[in-house]
Amino acid sequence: MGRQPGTRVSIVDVAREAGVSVGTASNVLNKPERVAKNTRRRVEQVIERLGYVPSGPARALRSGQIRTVGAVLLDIRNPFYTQVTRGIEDRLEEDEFMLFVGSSDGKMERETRYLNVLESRGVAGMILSPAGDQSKLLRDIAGRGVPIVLLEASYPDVPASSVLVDNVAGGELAARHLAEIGCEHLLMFNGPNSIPQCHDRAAGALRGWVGAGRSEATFSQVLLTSMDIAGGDDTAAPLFDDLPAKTGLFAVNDLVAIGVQRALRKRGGYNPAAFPLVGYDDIDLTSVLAVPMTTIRQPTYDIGRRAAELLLHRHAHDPIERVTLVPELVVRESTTLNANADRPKNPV
Amino acid sequence: MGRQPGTRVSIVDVAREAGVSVGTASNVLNKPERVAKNTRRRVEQVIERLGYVPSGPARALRSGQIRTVGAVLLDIRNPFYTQVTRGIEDRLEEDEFMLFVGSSDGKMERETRYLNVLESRGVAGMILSPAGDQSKLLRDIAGRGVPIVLLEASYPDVPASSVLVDNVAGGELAARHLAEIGCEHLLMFNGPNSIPQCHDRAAGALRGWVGAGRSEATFSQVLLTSMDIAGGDDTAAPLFDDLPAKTGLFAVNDLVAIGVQRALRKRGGYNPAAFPLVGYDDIDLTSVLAVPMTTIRQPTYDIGRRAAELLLHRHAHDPIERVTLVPELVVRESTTLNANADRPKNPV
DNA sequence: TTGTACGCGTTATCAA
DNA sequence: TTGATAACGCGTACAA
Repeated sequence: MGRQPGTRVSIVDVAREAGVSVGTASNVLNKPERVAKNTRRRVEQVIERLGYVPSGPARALRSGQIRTVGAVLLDIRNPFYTQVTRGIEDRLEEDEFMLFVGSSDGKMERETRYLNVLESRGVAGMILSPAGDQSKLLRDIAGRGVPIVLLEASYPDVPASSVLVDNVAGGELAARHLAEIGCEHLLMFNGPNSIPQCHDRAAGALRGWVGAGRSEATFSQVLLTSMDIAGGDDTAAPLFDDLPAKTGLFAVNDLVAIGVQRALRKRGGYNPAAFPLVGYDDIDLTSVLAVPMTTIRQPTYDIGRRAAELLLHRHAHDPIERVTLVPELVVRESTTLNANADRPKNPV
Repeated sequence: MGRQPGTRVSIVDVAREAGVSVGTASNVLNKPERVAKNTRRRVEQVIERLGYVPSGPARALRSGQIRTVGAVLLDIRNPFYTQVTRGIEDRLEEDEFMLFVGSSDGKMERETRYLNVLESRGVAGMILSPAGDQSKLLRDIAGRGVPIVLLEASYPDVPASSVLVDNVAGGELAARHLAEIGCEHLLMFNGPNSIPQCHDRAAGALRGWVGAGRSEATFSQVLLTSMDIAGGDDTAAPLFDDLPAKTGLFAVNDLVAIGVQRALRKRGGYNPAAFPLVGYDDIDLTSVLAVPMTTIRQPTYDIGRRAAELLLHRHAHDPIERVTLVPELVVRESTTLNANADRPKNPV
């Protein structure tokens, strides 16, 4: 590991070989118009012949500018974040920035490590969907002049922009929908309260549930072992036998919801009418499931684009902006199949 | 964008504030045992107070070492690569390396850009699943001493290690299976031949097909518009009416296969017996589909880990290694439901 | 144990 | 138009 010593060719080598000064050689790359055509061609040929590649670190050191931003996301394997990432990447690319991505897996320790590494790398900005309350660390980092954009979070004492999707509203939509189709109990599969999305969606769900005339006592939550398919499956599996009739299920994200479906299925036959299920995110795959899933749609790709945009185009006078996007209920078969159909009409 | 000038505190500031020399301050961070306990504590406090963060670029420049590797993958949104990425990341983390990830989307131009940027960033190594023949560029890069690990590819004239999964064998497994369950025609949904995986899987499929006693004339391919769900759907949709009876379907990856399923479904009812379907990869989701999919399993996570391992632990005498992993046929309902069942028994 | 001074590869400034 | 030279922030001989 590590490159062979002495192998690397620097701008000094180029200059020497081309019989010009380093300054001129540098100008050929950065301000070509300032150097005579002949000289330029000569230098360019040498660059080609020697296979010279400018050193990013040296450039960064000298100019303080490194066209790179870092993103630390909750779970890079979740299609939701993959999609967000793509949005970020596409927007950054337009300005010729690169992206560092890290996945915190919901672990603050891991997240902290990433943030520190990113700062020391000298990234031009950071995008973060926090796994917990990072306000202290973020305040420090922001204080040192690093622009920060928060995804689905916002700390009053941290000078950072945010892209928010109203999670409370989303939770509310889900709960109301379940109430409207006749559920009398609501069970939410949720992640730790320290994750803002989890907290807010639950709060919204409770509000929506009560708002629809249900009692708080009929609302309950289970804590997931992990916020993915396996987590949904494992957590849900042992639960079904004890569930009261007319229980609606609400999963904090689609992956979990798919896991819950899987658990139901393994239990032998899955009748969506018996356990109406609402997911969250509207990832691509929800529509190809056997029972396409009702879910709360988020404008995934846009979240990423807006975040990158906020980072790239900060208004000098008011660098802190807040963008709030709106979630949307998408009704599919997991909450609409009627009770006496024990299987979907068109499976796949 | 970009940090405020003059704001950044350097090791000089720390030294001055602590009343020591820069050398000592530096030693506190890098060789703490060499500095007296008192001095060390004093310096550490100043570091804390000033919020000093060492400059990565400066370190990299000085030491030539940047604990970062870059990966350029075919499609970061494909769960297959997400899983590979995770394998890479986990292994790297054990040695405290970070990862740059880029998605080429199968476009050589995009890939080239990434490779160049990565090299100029001075990464300690690169992991690449090539979108096309990059041997020229790679030979140059490797020639400059950058260790390279190829995923699912290997160029005779490029000094790089490889992690391969035998795609020919995988294609063969798929075709033989389809032949064995009685298919008399084989239609493969494939990506461009320039992508090694596509080429090899098709070659293997043809070999398996012929090996199972079928004629070459009954084997055909369609070129996908894109290698994802949408691509499978769009490409497959207009095809079904003209397909001969007993046609087996083989998709170059699971995402495409899911798209094909979707197309079949939209066409009105999907009878797997009429169009047996085999995917490739065995991503997580294949098992939660309405009709769980027969597929060729690859040791995804391991591919990533092994690649990172190859990069980190290069044998001095023989830095080029080749690891070949073996794919495996996983039979599920998309090729086993018998012909008179017009729907799966346990939809979900 | 601590301090000094140099060099890593660039870019920017200023003279020539 | 080109050349010489001083930074950028850090690590590390080497000297003290």
